[in-house]
Amino acid sequence: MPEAKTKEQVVQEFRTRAIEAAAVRVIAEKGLAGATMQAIAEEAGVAKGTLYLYFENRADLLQNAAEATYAEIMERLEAVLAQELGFADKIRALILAMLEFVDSHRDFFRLYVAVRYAESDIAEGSRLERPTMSHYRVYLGQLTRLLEEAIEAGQVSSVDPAKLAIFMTEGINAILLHRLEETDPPEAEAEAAWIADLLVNGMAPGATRA
Amino acid sequence: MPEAKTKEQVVQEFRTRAIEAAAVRVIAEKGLAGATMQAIAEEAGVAKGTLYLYFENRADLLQNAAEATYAEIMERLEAVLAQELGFADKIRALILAMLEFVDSHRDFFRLYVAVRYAESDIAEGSRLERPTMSHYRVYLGQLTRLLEEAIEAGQVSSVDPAKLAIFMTEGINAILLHRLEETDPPEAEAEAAWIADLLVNGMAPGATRA
DNA sequence: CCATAGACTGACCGGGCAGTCAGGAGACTT
DNA sequence: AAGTCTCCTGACTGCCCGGTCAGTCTATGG
Repeated sequence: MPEAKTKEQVVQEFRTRAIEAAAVRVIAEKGLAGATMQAIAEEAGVAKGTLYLYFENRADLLQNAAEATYAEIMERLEAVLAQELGFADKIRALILAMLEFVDSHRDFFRLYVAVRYAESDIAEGSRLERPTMSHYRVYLGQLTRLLEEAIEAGQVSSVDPAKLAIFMTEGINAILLHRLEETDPPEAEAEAAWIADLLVNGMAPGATRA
Repeated sequence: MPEAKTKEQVVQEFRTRAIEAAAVRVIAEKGLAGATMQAIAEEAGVAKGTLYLYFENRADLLQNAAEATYAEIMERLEAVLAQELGFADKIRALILAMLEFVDSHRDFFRLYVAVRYAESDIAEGSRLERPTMSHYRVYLGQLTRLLEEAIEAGQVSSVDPAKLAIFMTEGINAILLHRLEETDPPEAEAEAAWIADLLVNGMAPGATRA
């Protein structure tokens, strides 16, 4: 018979997730620096010492919490990438997915930002190497592949697809951040549309291609 | 006669700059978190207490150091914006200026990054409001105006120029960061060319317009 | 050559935080 | 009911760092 999870494992799992969730909430509210072990423990309704039963240390906790958040966005993007869609539509769908995620997880998103741009606060990664980059890397890799295929198919002019992927992703990211601060941002669809159009057809006005 | 600078003022000025420069070097090497007052003092070859003769506190010191660095890039970009150039050429020139700055100030650039994305470590700015943003804001404003004019002149299809400016700037920024990690990055001109082309004409291959 | 100013020093202080650990409070076994 | 095992607690420790200030050093000018 397949390994059944023992009750202990289930509880363990549950507590772990609860603490991670608490950490995410605290970061969303107070920022990374404000997310002390004490604060996280209080938010989770346990004693500080308890955190150390579930995580090695602060870095480990934050690392895992971030990973969990990050994974959520990335899974969504990967799902979009897997859809059967034309190139331009896929680009638009990707952007839309990001926008919708941000809209529905505004607070949540602060963690994403905090962690992405965090100093070696979390894990003394070597120069600019962030822990949560793994998901990002995977996503970038897949986007790169999409672009590569499009280049081969003659739908995209030949430039380094990896750089193109970075450019796209970060430009969009900036818009997401901007959107977080807008009092009433435009419809996600409309926003996705102009960004996608910009990327595919450029700024120059012209007969919109298929 | 015009106010002549007293010897004291000159010395004061000199020391202040020297300390700021030391701070920049320390940040470049150890990151923002590693830039303790002790470390900066050692780098500057003075005692920790001396720092407080020239700056209010750590935040003030870092703030000023960052401002100095930041101003340098921004002045350069503003100079390019002021040049008499066609729209597309101006875009390319802007990108080129950024690339060249990064290439010639690699270490320096880490400060720029560290400060831009720093938590409220420097100055408890309200949510996402960074101190050094002032220069950035000015630049963005000017770029926005350039885009607005281009839209009016029919050279750019009508989208929110402010958002377009953000998208451009941050996308380019990402490429700059990526470039910092490349072992041997392509020629700045070539890189500027593809980015500009992407922005103006989009990814889709087509008859390159004027 | 002394006196005074003020630039500079660095030992020290206080606060804050990550991480520890001795002990308490239940739950399960015998 | 007693033993013991597991989970949890929070007071405590040690460390680090920003900021201070009494004291030293240097230079100027009388």
